[in-house]
Amino acid sequence: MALASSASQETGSGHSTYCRKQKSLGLLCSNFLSLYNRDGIETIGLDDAAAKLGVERRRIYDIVNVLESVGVLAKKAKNRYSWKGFGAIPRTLQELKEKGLKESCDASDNSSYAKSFDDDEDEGFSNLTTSSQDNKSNPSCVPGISRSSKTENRKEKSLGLLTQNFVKLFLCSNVNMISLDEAAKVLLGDGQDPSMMRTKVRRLYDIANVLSSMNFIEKIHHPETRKPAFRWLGMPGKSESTSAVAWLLNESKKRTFGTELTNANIKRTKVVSSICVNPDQDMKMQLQAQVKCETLQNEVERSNLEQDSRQTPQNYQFGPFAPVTVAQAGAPEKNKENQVHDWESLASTYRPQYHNQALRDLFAHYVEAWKSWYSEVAGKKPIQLMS
DNA sequence: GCATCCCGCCAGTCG
DNA sequence: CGACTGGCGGGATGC
Repeated sequence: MALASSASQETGSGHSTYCRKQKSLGLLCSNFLSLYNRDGIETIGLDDAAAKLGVERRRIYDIVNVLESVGVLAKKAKNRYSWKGFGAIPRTLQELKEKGLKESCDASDNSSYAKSFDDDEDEGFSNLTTSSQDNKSNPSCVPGISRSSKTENRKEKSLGLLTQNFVKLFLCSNVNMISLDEAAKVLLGDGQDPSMMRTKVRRLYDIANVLSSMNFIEKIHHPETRKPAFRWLGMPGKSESTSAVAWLLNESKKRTFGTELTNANIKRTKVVSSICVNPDQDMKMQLQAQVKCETLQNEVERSNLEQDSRQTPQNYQFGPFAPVTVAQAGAPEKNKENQVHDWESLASTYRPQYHNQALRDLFAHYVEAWKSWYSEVAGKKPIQLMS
C-alpha cells in the first residue's frame, strides 16, 4: 500500500530516464533546505516533505537525521520536526566540539561506554541526540547476548550520531581532510571486519553528501594520495570560518527543483537511453538565480564582513547540479503568493518551482541567517584557507 | 574496475 | 497492533 499511491502520473511523458544524480541525497537535501528555510516555517511534517520533494519517506528520514544532528532541525513529535534554522548550527557545532574534546580527553583509551549525556545543552531544546559512543571496547559482536542494550546498540549506529562523530573528527583535531575510509576506521573502533567497514563507509557517503550540500565539507582529492577525501570547510571549530556566502551562491546554482514528484515509478532498473534533461527552462532559472546572487553578495559584503566571499567558484563535487526536467511548459506561474498552503494538495501534480517572489524571500532569509550566524561565530577575522 | 550510494526490505519503536 | 523509524547491504550507476 502506501507508496505508489500517487504514482503513475506521467507515464505519458515518455522517456524519463533514470538518472542517479538527480536523486542523490545531497540534491534532495538542498531542495529540502530551500523548501523549508523561509518565513513561516516552524514545523515540518515528514509526509509533507516527502510529498513536496517527491521522494519516499525513507529518504526524508535520512536527511532529517543529519540535519537534526547539526541543529537545523529538532524533533518535536512523531512525524514532526521543528525548524531551527541555520542560526542554530554554530552553537551545535560548538557543543559538539566541546563534547568531543572532553571525551577524547578523559576517555583516552578505555572508555566507559555508556556515556552519560553530559550534553550541557542549555535551553533544553537543543538536546541533540545523545551521548556518543565510539568506544571500541564494546564489541557487541556476539549476537544473541547483550540484549540489555539493544536500543543502545541501535542508537549507536544511527545516522545522526554518526554524523556528529564525523563532524567531531574535524572539530576536535587538526585534520581537516580525511577520506571516508579513514573516518570509518576511526569511528569504528579499529580493525573491524571488512563488512562492518563497508557499511560504515556507505553511511559516511550518505552523510558526506548532505554535509556537502550544505557546504560543511567539500570533496577533494588528496594532493598526494590522489585519493578522494573530504575537507572541512569551516565554521566554528577554529577560526576558519567559511563562507555561508559560498553556500548561498552554490545553493542557488544548484537548485533545480522539480525532479518529478513521485519518482517512485522511475526505478533505476529501467535502463534507458534517452537523456534526462531539458535545460531550457532551468537555464533561465539558473541565470535568474545568479543575478540574485550578485545582489546578495553585495548585500552581504556590505554588511561588513570584508572577506572574499567566493573562495572557489564552484567546483563543488556535487556535480553539475543535475538539471532536471522542468515540467512541461504550461502555465506554471500561479500568481498567488500563498502557495504554501496549497502545495500540499498540489503536490502530486504541480512541481514546486521558485519564482521571483519566492526566491526573493528565500534569499532574504539566507542573508539573515548568515548575518546572525556570522555574528555569532565570528569575532575575529575569517578567512583562513588552510591548505 | 572500483568508488559511489540509491533503494527499499524489514526489524525495532512508538503511540 | 498498526504506523513510524531507520539500520543495513545488495547491486546499479558513474567515471
